Amino acid sequence: MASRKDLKKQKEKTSQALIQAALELCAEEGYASLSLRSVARKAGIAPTSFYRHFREIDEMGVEMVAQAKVVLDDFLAQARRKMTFPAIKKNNDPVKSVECITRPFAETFFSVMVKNSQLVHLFFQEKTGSSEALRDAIFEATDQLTGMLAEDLNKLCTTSKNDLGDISLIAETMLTIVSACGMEMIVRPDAKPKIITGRTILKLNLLLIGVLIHV
Amino acid sequence: MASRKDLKKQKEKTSQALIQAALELCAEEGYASLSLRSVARKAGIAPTSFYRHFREIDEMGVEMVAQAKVVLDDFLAQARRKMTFPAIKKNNDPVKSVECITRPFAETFFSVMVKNSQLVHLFFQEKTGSSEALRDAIFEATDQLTGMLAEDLNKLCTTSKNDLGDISLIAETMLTIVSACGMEMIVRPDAKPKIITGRTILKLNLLLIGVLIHV
DNA sequence: TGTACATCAGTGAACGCGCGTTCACTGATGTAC
DNA sequence: TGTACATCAGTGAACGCGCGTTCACTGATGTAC
Repeated sequence: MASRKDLKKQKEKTSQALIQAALELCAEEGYASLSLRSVARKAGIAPTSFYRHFREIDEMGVEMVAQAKVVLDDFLAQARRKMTFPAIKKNNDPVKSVECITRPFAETFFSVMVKNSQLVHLFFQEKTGSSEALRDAIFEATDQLTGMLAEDLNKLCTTSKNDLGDISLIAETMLTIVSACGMEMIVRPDAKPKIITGRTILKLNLLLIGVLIHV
Repeated sequence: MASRKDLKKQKEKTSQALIQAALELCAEEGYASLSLRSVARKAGIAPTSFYRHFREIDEMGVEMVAQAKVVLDDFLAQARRKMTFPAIKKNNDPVKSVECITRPFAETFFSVMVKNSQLVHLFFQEKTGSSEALRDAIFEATDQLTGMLAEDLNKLCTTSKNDLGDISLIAETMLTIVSACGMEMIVRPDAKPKIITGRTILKLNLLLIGVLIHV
């Protein structure tokens, strides 16, 4: 019945089941507390079968980071489509101007974060965690993300003389702010998403207003 | 020879040895990987003696957070003495103005962080970590720290109409930026402290310039 | 068409190890009378 | 001064448990000839 191709698909399914199990265990006990046996148990396979998919826990962790990266790429792609930068007329309200960037940026981030909280939490938590393999993978991914965001921001203000170094700094800070607020939201059970989103936008506004006026 | 008082001191010394051992193990393997036995072993006492000091690992963790809080209080106290807010003359360079706040703030933070990297790393890493006891302790401490910083900032600009809500938002963001940069510095072996400090100051400048002009 | 061989996801038994926790103990100190 | 008792940091043996890893195996699929 099952062809060799079907078997490949079946294996991929099991691998994904392992990752899903690992994500759920991460949410309860944290990445560092994962054990090969607990992951296999939750995924419904024998402990020894784990080795058919990953050489060790960290190899699975790196794959989880890669999947988080896909989610975050998608976040930036969505945000890119929504962010605008209306020409500044002298007496415009600068807050309204920057909110054309900050609001879609923050709202898209939180929307993506709510749908993929386990992956995204892993990504930002283990950026400074204890596994060097994960840290390296995450820093590389983060560099790419800030680079892409910097490009997007740059395109939004083609009219003015832009210092790309400055824009990189802004991109980094925007991601720092939005991820810190997102992590707080995930981890605090009494957190109100709407309030946190609002505060995040205000923080991003503070950051960008200076930039806007300065240009 | 030893009086009852000496015995109390001796016990305190052993407790601190446990915490020191735990911090070193944290730096290698992370808080979640701490085991009662490994901590006791590194501190040079029998595993069972651990119970004479703490009921469980997390009770020790909460004490470690308390010690980190003392370090961070000291950071704010030092920064408070150095931050100034020169009156803005119309044609002043706004960057120079805000740097009277951001530079001492960032430099003091990094100086304190370098001297107490293990405690401070624990504090910010476990803010969104897997131990609820630690998260709760850290969020309470963070609230106090942002409150204190907001007061300091408020005193720096008594002359202008201040919205305390806004100032809280600024204080939160300043701590977010500086801690994210500090964590990166600790965790990346090739990180150059001077470069990171410089970039951190630039990020804080971006944040404050808008506020400054807006006021 | 048939036979022998290769591939490979998944299995179950077995191993040695470090873990948290319990227990009854030691030995030094201080207190009651 | 002497005797009996309380306190308490630290100990070592013992327990049951979950862990990562090894090994030889199964059974389905595909390939060679």
